[in-house]
Amino acid sequence: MPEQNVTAPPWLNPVEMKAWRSYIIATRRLLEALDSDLEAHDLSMPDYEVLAALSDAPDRKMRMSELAEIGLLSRSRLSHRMKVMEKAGWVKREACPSDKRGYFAVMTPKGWKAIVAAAPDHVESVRERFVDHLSGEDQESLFIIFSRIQESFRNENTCEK
Amino acid sequence: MPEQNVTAPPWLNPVEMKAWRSYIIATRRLLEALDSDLEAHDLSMPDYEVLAALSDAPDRKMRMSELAEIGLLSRSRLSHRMKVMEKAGWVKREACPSDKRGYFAVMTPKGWKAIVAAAPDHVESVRERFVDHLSGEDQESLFIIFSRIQESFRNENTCEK
DNA sequence: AAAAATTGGTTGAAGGTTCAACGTCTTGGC
DNA sequence: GCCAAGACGTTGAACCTTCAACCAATTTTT
Repeated sequence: MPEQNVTAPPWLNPVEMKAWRSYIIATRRLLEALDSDLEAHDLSMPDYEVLAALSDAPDRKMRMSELAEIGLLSRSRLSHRMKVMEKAGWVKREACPSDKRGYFAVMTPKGWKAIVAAAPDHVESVRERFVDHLSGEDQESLFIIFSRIQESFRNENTCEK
Repeated sequence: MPEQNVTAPPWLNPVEMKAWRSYIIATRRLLEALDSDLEAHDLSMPDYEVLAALSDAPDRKMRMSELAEIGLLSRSRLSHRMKVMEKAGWVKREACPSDKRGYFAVMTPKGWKAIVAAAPDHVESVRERFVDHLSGEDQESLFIIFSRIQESFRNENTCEK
């Protein structure tokens, strides 16, 4: 790597570097693993999250835009994904009567079955691969740390750096 | 979400859930942000990592397979990516004399320039969006936690669950 | 009340990733 | 030595994501 110059922001020191590297590497592995655990149920992570969100929603339906937002998906991506999920029979679209531009994503009984089947395994994966490696204290501190980081993104939208 | 049944692994309790949710949400945002910060230098995260790995290697060259491994990329993905990066002039391939199946990925001067230009900004991003939100103690504990998690993946290969 | 700007959502094309199949070379067993 | 098995790396097809353009409906402006 190029050497640091004095005016530029300093390189990470060894402690910072170790924290950062272990975090991203473990995270990549973790995400990969969760995805591949879900494959047994023919679901991808985004699909799972969409179904999970719908299953928590009143009437198991939700406006597309809201769904996109809580699933951290772009509108376009959700739209494409929905086409596939609709073909798989897990969801369908329903026009919104009060706003004629809008649509609801509605979970079908088949979608409900799919998530009921997948959820315990998925939770088990999360537990086995993440939660089980954390003490109670670890859980508390991770929550605090990552909430702080999340918060920093919220601020970004309002006061552009 | 479906209710828990008694024999299945239990749902996450509220503390576990908070830790998990804050972690993945913040992580997704973070990765997105880092990627978009790199766009100013016309690099994607995988491209950056490939260049960073090469810049640390002796002679700034490395066997394809080794590069794939430390970059956590599949061989195929690296291969496709290299084609693009080669076209961009950052790297080139060089046959390995001792193993005629093999190739070296070699960083070009142009590639070196690209990473020298990008690295300080990238480090700055990492700092601003991650490291700066961590106390020294936080750094230590994250390192410990995520090393443990990483370790759990290493074991997986040897003793299949 | 018309025009302009915004919002909800979809689309197609371009680019990225995965997966399985392949060719080439190396290695280990016999 | 020879043959089978494995390792290195590439390829093409299928799929997924991103990006910009778009239509239609709504809200804001004037």
